[in-house]
Amino acid sequence: MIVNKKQGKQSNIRAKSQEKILDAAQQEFILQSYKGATVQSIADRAGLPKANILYYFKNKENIYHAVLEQTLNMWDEGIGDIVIEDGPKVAIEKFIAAKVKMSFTYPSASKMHAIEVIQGAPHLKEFARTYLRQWVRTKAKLFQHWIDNGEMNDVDPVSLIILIFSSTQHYADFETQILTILNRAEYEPEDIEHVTKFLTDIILRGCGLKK
Amino acid sequence: MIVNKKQGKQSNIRAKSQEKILDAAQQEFILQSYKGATVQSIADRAGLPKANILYYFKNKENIYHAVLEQTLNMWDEGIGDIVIEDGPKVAIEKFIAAKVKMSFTYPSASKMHAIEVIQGAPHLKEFARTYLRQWVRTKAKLFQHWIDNGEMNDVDPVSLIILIFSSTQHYADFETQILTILNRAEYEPEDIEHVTKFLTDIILRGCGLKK
DNA sequence: TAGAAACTTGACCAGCAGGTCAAGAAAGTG
DNA sequence: CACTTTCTTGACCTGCTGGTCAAGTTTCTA
Repeated sequence: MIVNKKQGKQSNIRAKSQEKILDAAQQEFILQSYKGATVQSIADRAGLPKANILYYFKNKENIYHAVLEQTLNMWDEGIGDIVIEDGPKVAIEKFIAAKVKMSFTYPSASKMHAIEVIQGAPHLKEFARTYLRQWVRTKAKLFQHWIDNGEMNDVDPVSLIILIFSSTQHYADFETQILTILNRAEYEPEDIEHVTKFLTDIILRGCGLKK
Repeated sequence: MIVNKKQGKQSNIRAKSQEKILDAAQQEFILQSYKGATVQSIADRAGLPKANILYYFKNKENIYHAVLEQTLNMWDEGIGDIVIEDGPKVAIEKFIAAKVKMSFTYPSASKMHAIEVIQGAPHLKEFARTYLRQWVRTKAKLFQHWIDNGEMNDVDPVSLIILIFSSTQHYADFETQILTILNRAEYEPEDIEHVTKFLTDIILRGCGLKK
């Protein structure tokens, strides 16, 4: 874990500094990528001297790992959960709503993840191979169950999950491009609602869950 | 343009070398990002000495621009075109098919573009502001026309276009992750068909274009 | 076939990035 | 209030990177 276990309640100096560093590092890693983000640039953004950064994290690689871990935890917490009792309609609604909300609320987490994956996921292979693959399979089985039960159209469950991933994350990862196309400066709260409604509508109907 | 206009039919040495360099550079820029891709690594991948790379392209920035331009041209050629005579059903089918095919055939082009956009699109702002925005608006108007004509459901045309972009590109950009989830080594030709069919089915039905 | 143009390449250089270090300042503790 | 631990930081070092150069080789062309 990131937080030093040796700390009790005392000395939040460490925690405070680490948080500042990780926030700054995340931005730099997104904007400049791993090699382009220098320890100095992270230091400048965090408002600390370079040597101080290296005091808290032995080296740049460690900073990167910490940022990535933080990102994955956020993904894990934000994804929500769907259970068999939900039924396909509620499950899809919950799933889309959770992912859209996360994309608009923490776009940086999604961007970090995206850059990693596009570049071949050198640090995420293990996460994908174990955790994510299992997650997708478990949820796919749920959908398959509902399909077998005649509760929704016979669509490929894995493709459906991928569709929900892609269409929701896109608003985080491609934020810049979408805003440019729309000729807007930044997202507004209503956008979350609008996108959620649009995607839910299309996908539910696409699955035969809406007349 | 990339190709030196001064060349007639003679001397394809230049063309051959430039192509090798651009291919190598594209891979390096994807795998290592701009700063991480060194002229030496591009040279090694291209099988040429470093000084030779700098002979054909004055500096690293120029290589990057050339790769990006090539990428955008590919996007432009591969996107296909839809016209009012198509009607909504054929238009969506053509659009999805073209983008899926491109994603599976030239994933590198999509990845280059994605990295650029995620990092704030420093080199693509102009392209998006003029060309892409116009493209989306023109196509959105087509869909709006069909909606007003009662030929399809009343969905937001811009969101629809974004949905098609995101769900198709995802197979190129997140190739690594999808293959890992599926526990496969690489895509196979049938995948193009399968994904095209799946997305077309869901989205057509989502738009009320399929019983 | 001779001279010009295009190409090739090893050697070199200046600047910057990651990382170390040691000396000192602050904070915690008994 | 001693003294230990944690924190802070400027100075420094080494290796690598983008880019230059000039001497040579190959290809083109008249």
